[in-house]
Amino acid sequence: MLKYQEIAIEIEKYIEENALQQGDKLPVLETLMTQFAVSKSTITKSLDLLEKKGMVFQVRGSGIFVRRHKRKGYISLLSNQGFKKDLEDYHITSNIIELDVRTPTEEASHNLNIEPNADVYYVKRIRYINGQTLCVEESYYNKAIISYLNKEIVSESIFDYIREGLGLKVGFTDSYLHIDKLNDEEANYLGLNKGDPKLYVEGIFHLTNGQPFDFSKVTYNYQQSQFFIQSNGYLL
Amino acid sequence: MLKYQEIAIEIEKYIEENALQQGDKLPVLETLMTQFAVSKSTITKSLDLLEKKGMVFQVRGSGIFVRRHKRKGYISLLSNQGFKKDLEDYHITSNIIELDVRTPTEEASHNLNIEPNADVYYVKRIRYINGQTLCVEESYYNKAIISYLNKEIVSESIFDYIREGLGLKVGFTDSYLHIDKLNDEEANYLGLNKGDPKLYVEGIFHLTNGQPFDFSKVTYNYQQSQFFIQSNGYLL
DNA sequence: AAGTGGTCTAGACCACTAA
DNA sequence: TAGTGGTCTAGACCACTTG
Repeated sequence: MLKYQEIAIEIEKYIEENALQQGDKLPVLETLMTQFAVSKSTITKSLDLLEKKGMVFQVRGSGIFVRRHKRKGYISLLSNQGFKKDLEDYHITSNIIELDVRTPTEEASHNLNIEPNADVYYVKRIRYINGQTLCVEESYYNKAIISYLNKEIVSESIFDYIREGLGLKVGFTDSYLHIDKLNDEEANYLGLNKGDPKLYVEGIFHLTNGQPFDFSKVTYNYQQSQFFIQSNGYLL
Repeated sequence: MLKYQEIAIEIEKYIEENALQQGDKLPVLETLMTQFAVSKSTITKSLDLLEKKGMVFQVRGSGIFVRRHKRKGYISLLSNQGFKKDLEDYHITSNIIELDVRTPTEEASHNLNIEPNADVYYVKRIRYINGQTLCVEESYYNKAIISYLNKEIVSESIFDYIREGLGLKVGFTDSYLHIDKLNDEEANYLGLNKGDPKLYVEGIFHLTNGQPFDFSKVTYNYQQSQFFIQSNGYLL
């Protein structure tokens, strides 16, 4: 583990353990430098990391302050932000509708950047959060990268398997969202009515080396769709 | 302008002018260092900035590569990401319903962190994108910070005025999103039907020093709600 | 004016990738 | 094993905030 990551975790712990609130001041850089016995750049890098995660904000000439949002029940839209604990409060299960190897649709081959006759794992599943329908998900995994999947893996977290089982490093994601009305089939899967709102998300997931390995199309139950975003700019 | 920002802009230009595509390789660090005549840390900082903006990804041991999404017509959900040009393609206008000074609702005073009897500017407006309804927006501005607003300012970009007219520095934002059905009033404002989908966003906007200055409640027309997010983790 | 965070450098050394 | 990006240091100097 790198120094600046360890220090970031330490500071995160410090904030949690002392139940610091939005606006509370952290020790000054000088103090942190001597306390952790590292150079200024390293502390700065730790703090930049925490700032990126939305946990602190730094004010030049003034200090380093805690940033915490107050509302419960909202899921961070960017998983690299906020406390991981947020997600541990939820119990997610899956019901697998389909799982097989096939050739991709034109759309999928385009987004995965593979030949139309290449092999992909196709997974269709309904996901539940605390027993309620969360979403219907259709995914295409590039079989050249994700060499093996089975029902057991697909019932659990596929991404945990990709990281730990296959030893691959997940990098960045491009997601496209829009809001629309449910069609018959989707309403049926989610236990809602045709014409009800839906959040539809297409995601292209890449390894750290830039290779796309997963193209997913997900329709969310609007009743479960409470998200929050901490940004350093502003929406729209 | 800081060196690392200038260099980031130069590299951005370079990508645009050469029409580089996803996966194209940039010059190696060594080259960039000598080309811009700066130290390694400075180049690294520029590249980190571009990575945060979703324009490049760096692979240790391999190189620095361009990251670009392909789809048009999607608005970046995080304004600090992507090309600014994306937003210039849209023409946004406003129709002001209400504008006055009043005391905040309990909700607004809580989110703005001010006394219930403090003054706020209340603004309610409908916003149009290329002539179609985009959203209905209700905003509360802390008058102690945003000392003056008028119809003219409110018809244009309020944030441009805050930055340029008032000389304030906008910092971070906490946004809470959910999806629901339009009620009668909202449907009326947006020219849609009751029960149609809506994207509802509450935003708390802070200055760089952490002071909240704006609490906004915005209901978006679902037909205009096409967003994309570039993240370095993954959604849900 | 004193305190505090931010930028930038030059260079040593480390970790990963690809041929 | 050569090439390439990432971490870390020590210290100089700069920019902003606060009393």
